[in-house]
Amino acid sequence: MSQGDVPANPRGEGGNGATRERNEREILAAAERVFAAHGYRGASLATIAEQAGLPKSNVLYYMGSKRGLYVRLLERMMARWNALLDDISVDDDPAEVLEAFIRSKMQLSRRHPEGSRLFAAEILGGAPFLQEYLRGDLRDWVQARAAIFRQWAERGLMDPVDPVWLIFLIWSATQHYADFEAQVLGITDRESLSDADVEAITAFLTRVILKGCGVTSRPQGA
Amino acid sequence: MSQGDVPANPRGEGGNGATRERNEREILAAAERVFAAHGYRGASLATIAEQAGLPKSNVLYYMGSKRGLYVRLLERMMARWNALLDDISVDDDPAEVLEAFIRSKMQLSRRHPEGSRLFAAEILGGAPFLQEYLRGDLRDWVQARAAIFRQWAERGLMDPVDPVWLIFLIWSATQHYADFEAQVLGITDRESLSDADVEAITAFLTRVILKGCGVTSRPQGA
DNA sequence: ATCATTCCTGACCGAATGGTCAAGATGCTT
DNA sequence: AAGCATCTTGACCATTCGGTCAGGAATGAT
Repeated sequence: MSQGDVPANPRGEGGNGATRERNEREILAAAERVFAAHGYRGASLATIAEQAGLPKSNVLYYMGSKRGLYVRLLERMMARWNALLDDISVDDDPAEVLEAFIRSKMQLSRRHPEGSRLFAAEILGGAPFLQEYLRGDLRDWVQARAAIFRQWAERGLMDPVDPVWLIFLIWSATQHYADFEAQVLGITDRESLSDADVEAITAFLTRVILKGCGVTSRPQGA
Repeated sequence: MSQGDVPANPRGEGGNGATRERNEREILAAAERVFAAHGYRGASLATIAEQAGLPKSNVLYYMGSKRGLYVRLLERMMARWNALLDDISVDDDPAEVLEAFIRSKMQLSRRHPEGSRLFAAEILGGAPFLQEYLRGDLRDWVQARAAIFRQWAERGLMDPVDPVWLIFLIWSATQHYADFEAQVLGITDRESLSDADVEAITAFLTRVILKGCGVTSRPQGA
């Protein structure tokens, strides 16, 4: 009865529906593309439906509303993000952790460029739907890792740089290649980024950032 | 007679109009905000007009069309960008140049956050209006500076890192604080970024990036 | 065969969209 | 005071927007 509900699907999840599953997948994929390209207000259900190969009514049948569809995409992307670098401890090797962070973030952006751009567009617009997440879960995520970085600095394993700014630096640098792909391709005169390109960029970022905050590239002792 | 023209203003520029100048300034400022927040398609002339304190018809009288207004904003932002770091040579000091680059880019993003976000939103959406600029002027700009970085590396003044990736790294890191302000503020629990914050971030980025690509912080000899 | 549930969709709605236009207000120049 | 260019704006238009709804098609269990 509240406004955000999906009208049908009373059984909660899945149902029997191979049909439902397939259509929802198709709709979510199309919606991710369109929202990423035009932002929330700029995206139209008609376009999404067209790209999903379904009539507009069918999209609304499955997703309930434009708003509902959008938050569902955001939640999917948040889940992907939260799975990142979930278990690090003070006793891990800074070089390994930072490299893994850069690499997995890079791959996340590459594997889900539309989701990445969708996220970026949402934040660009002031994060109207994500305020709660930013000030809650994500802040905790960042602060927890920042605390570990800080301890590393105390132990002399890296320079005493502000860990939060460091996380933002890594975030922005990796995000850039997904979000601003058009710019990267335009300036470097490429049609697309190859696996080799991505590997080269990852290596570059790892090298510069690790060296930049004084992390010794590999620990030789135990 | 072609469709993008501003119908009035036959005298080309400025005219006598203090009125015109004031109104155009008001409209451009409002439009920059609204386009930045919602993207091209998500922005509405009604909202822009309201924020400019003018009736919608008046906005169209001055700007001709939504499209025309938008490209005018983009051009203004490109001009600001082009004025950046316009004269560097191989004989300059890498540390000074890189620091100046980071600092002025940071200030540009801070001074014109809406313009910065507008640019970001345009590129995020695939840069439909900016393809030409990216593959032309901006590419030349980047390649010219990349050539200088490369020569510095040959002279042993910095590590032989890919200069184009380096420029993107600086671009993305500095851009981040304007474009993703909502994220930065949410995670760090701030209301806004103070001048001191910006100074701290600039110092952090300068330090990490310079050290990261092996630029000695200051040349002590001549 | 019956029946309930799920799936599907064209027709339709009020609101908002970008843009046009005609008619008048304002102000500068002579 | 006449004349002209600039400015201002409400009324209006075709199109598109997100969303509703009624009714029919599939589907599966009994």
